[in-house]
Amino acid sequence: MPGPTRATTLADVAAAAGVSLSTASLAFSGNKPVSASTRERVLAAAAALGYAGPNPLASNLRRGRSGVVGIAVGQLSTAFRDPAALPMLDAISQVLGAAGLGLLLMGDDDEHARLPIDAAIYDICGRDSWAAYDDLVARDVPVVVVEGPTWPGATYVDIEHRRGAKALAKHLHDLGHRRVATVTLAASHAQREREAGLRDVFPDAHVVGACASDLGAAQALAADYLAGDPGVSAVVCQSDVQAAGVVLEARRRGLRVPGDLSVAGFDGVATPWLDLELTTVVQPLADKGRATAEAVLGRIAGADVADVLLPVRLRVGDSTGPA
Amino acid sequence: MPGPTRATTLADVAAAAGVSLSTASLAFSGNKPVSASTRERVLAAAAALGYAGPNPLASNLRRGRSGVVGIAVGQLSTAFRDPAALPMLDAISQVLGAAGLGLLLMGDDDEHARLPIDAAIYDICGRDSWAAYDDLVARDVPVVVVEGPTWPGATYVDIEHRRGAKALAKHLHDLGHRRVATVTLAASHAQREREAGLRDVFPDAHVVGACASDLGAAQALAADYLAGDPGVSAVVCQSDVQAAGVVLEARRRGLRVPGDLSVAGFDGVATPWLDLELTTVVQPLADKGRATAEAVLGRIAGADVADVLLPVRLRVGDSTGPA
DNA sequence: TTGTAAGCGTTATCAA
DNA sequence: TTGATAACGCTTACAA
Repeated sequence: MPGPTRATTLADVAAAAGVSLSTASLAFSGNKPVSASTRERVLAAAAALGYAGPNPLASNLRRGRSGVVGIAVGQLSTAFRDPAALPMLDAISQVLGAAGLGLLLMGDDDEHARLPIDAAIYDICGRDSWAAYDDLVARDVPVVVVEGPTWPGATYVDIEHRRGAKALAKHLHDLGHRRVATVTLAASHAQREREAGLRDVFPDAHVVGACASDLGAAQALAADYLAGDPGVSAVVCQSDVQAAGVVLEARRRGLRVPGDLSVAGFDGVATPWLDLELTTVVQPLADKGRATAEAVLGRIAGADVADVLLPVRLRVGDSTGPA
Repeated sequence: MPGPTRATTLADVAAAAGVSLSTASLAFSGNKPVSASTRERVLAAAAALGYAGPNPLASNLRRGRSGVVGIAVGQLSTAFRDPAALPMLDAISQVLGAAGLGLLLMGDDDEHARLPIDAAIYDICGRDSWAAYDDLVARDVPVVVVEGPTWPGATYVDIEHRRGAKALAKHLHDLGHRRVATVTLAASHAQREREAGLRDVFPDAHVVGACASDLGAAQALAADYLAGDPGVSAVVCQSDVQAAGVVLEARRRGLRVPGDLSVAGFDGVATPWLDLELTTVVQPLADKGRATAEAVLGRIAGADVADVLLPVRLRVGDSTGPA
């Protein structure tokens, strides 16, 4: 009865193929030319021994890379419930995947700093602090921050929050609106910038309250607010999902949108549960993801990577009208 | 001018602290007792040298573990757009995180099989095949399959698709419905089971078509179908999101739900964009996630892990009524 | 094109 | 409680 068999290693394969360890390594990695016949022999030996390729743990140590990029998104169900997060995540995953890199989910509370990552992305969290940041710096792990706070040494990918918010506010002002309210996100860099843009036009804009980019939450917030007959003619939301919640709640109370109340969003995502098109600030979600992933690749390669600021544009839909 | 300085290692710390390499290792890992004073000295030396703790790459090789669990979810934006996926993902991430394990996203197309993972979860994909599976088996990576096809050697976590679907069908039959249609998911184990449950009661149920668990997609499907005046009194969907799409489309066409058309879903998630409560089959999403994560932990520990079958229950809401 | 040899930075075994 | 030493399995100069 054979004891617990040691796993097959590249050395075993090399021996079976009658070549040296380094040649066997080259046959798998292709990092240097190997004669076709030799490679055949190595691969055949590997197949015969049931060898599934170089142990990634060993190869990682040797190369000093894990092939994994961490992404901090806060609580998963919160982050991914927002449809704006997904096209971006897709783009990141696609670009990194093409480069052979995997994506590791990091909570922002946790101990994942102990896991080996080649770089980290801080995104979606909508927070100003990240416990793991100092650890990453100490480990020399490059960090790319998306719409986040400014930390020394990180690379930034951002969008024109303030300009977009201001353009939207102007649109409402042009329509004759003078008293507007806003539903905000959690305190964060993005929220502050957008609020600044809104106040460039409506210095007195009233804050309804803050909630996540979640339809039910926005609806609940709107329910309380609208019940008080607040006397505003427009509500500016910080996401399309929030805006959808406000529209649904306004209608439930018998208000016509935009006849009695104009509602605007942010992001430019599809809102199939509404039968109108939201007036919103469209941001280039996939571009943002690609830019983020490319910044990551650059930083891993040791390059100097410039910060990125992406443009947004106002899309006028059917949810806003004359005051 | 100092050259490119080699990174500080545990050996450097040990030397600076005047202890042996193994003692320094113990001071960090706590795997064996170390006197308090010695540990102090080691930690102080580490701080002085800017040492951020043992290199995880080296530690991984030595221990033969990466501390990472892969999760295959197909295309990210598709998988995560389904609200049913999120509570489950949260639970997985929480249980694994508590055990110090990270979660690596694996597309089902990609080369992530080369990344070092201690176990893999196959979930949400709604597919029958997975290119990476053979690789994982060859590497002896344990696999936990959620609602998926049966592969030799994997551990299964599943729910009572068929029983739930049948209970729902009975409910409709009791209400007098005789001609029903169903919106299906992609061909998959879950879909086949649920369809079987439906056909236990309605052998002739008509298939409207298949789509992802996506509101817009279901709405489009329903638009075509309802335009043809199909003469059914109930539509059974395979997710609550699909059901919401059908409800919205039915109303758009002037049909009352459930007066003119009964609509049922599956999952039991919140549907804030509807003002009625769906009749649905509630599945224990968080339990499913926890069971999955615990199966993963068991398999990593080398234990024999039993398959898990979780119960579902019918929840009668306001979206179904007499035929 | 192939072989030799030197690590990569830990952790675990064993003895002191 | 601490210390010496041997792996873990691979990649890459360098030499042939």
